[in-house]
Amino acid sequence: MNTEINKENVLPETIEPRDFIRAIIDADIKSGRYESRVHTRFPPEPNGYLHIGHAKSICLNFGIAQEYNGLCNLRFDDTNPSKEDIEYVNSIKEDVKWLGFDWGDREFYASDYFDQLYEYAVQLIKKGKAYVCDLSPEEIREYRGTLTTPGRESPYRNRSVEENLNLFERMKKGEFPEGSKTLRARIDMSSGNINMRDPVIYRILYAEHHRTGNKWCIYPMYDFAHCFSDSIERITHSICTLEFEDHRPLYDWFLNELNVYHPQQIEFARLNLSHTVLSKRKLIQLVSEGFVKGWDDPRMPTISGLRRRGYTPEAIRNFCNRIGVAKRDSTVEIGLLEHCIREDLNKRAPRAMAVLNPLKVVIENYKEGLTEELEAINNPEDMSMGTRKVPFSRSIYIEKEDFMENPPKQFYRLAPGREVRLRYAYFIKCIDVIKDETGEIKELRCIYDPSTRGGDAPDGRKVKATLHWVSAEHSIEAEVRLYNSLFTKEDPDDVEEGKTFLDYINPESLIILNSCRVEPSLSIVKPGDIYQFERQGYFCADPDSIEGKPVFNRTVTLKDTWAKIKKKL
RNA sequence: UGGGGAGUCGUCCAGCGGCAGGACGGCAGACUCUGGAUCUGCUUACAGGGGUUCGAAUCCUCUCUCCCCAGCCA
Repeated sequence: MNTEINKENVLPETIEPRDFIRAIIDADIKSGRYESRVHTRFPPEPNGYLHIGHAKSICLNFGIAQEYNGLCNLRFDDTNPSKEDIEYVNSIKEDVKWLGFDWGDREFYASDYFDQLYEYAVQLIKKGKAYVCDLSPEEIREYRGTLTTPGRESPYRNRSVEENLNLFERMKKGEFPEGSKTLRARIDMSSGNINMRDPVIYRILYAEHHRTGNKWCIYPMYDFAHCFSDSIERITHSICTLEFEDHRPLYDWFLNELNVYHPQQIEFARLNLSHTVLSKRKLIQLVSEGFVKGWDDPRMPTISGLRRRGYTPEAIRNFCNRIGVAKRDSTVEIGLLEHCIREDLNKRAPRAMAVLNPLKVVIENYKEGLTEELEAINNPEDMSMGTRKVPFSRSIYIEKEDFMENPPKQFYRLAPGREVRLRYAYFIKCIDVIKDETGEIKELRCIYDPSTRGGDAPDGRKVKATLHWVSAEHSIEAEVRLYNSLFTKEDPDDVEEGKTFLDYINPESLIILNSCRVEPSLSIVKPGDIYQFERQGYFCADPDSIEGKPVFNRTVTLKDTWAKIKKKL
């Protein structure tokens, strides 16, 4: 018994996805570096909502901490008050929690360290490794040089330590206007790495900070704040994305100069997803310019959008595990995300019948006024979810798509003279098609076989199709929102001359269906409730639902073989 | 034409001197009261050239291609 428990504890660790970061950590643990501790951090800037790309980083950082019995801090990188807001810190906390991760009492803010950071800057000045520079932003740019030509040294580079100390203190006191002075690291203006050409480490900003209020008018830059925040928190492995690779020499430089605890920065490739955009700038634009209805619009790749769409934390975590971690730029097909949510929901979503585009069917030989309660299975994948009763009567609705007057050979749903099964009900055969003046099909007349009650024919007769349906009088009306990909292009950033990603927004990314009919068991739903509408897909009750008129978001369709065939016809 | 990275099936990830593997997709079939699910089979890849080696995706070398960096953003 003991060995079995042991196995269970050990097994998940050995089957966890391996990657180059975990390989580095394994080696560090083995060599005893960082006392064999593992302590990571997830460091979002609170200037936007988290998206699926952040989920990759969250799963990586929190996942590694869990696997190695270490810790992961949630740290807000809030060094730029002009862009950041409390609204974002709240949404970020909610999203990380919802994804299933716990940072315990380790909720930190770079702004918690402003005093310490200031002290570090003073020490750097005292070492002659930082100076106050009076160059304007434009001048700094000119002096920086270009990618291929070295920069020039600032005329203020050789100020005395005393003068620098004095000036820096006066910057802090608010004696100088915004933009008039900066504190710069004194490194190497001819470095091939532009980050090392005397980078700005403090700038003057008269902005109210969401946590420190008006205490400060100078704020540290990312490169300066981040490495020391990691150091203060005794992070072991500081995992970030590839674009920070050439900031690593600077990360190391600061920590070495001040000879403080030194975490290792490791970079991995950020997630790209086909048919969507993940840059914060573009996401903000979609929201602020009204291309979507908000950060949690179900078409958004944000965590809150995915949540409203009906995605589960389990599916997202599973997706993040499957895509792996590496250093090469890559774009994951959205199909993999869809696969993950189907896989999860197939096991847990109760089934229901919903007719999205109703076509009335009258069963002529069924007794008028009669209602039968037929038993339906809630989830064939999980019989413990039980059964429910679905009312059946003489008038029902079926899906318009499930009938064709002149069907091609591959179509085996309802057609004139053809018999099909109504799920959990009866076999019916179409005997007449009623049209209006324009030739549009208004109603079908059918007859049923009473001996097939429940869906099986005693004579062993087979039908090729089973249709979902609802009783006309018992069903209730619902609104259904069908979502398709937000962009028509696999890579929305691959734009033609003169166009932007906004020109590739899918006009059919949202299709609202207002007169859907759903089975009566769906009259009371809570936002977030998930269902599989049989033969159609997974749907999730939206917060816009009102009593008697539920609203459902389509999370994802079921795999649809017929749709594939139809395309080829 | 400076610096930093990266090139393996259509896509993503393994493989670290010994038969190139998994997942998603695609195709074909089995099964099915969801054209769902499930199951089976198949398909396709080491950027290129030289070398080292009995043996190279892996080591060396040259070349090519792609990505990132010139915010007082992160």
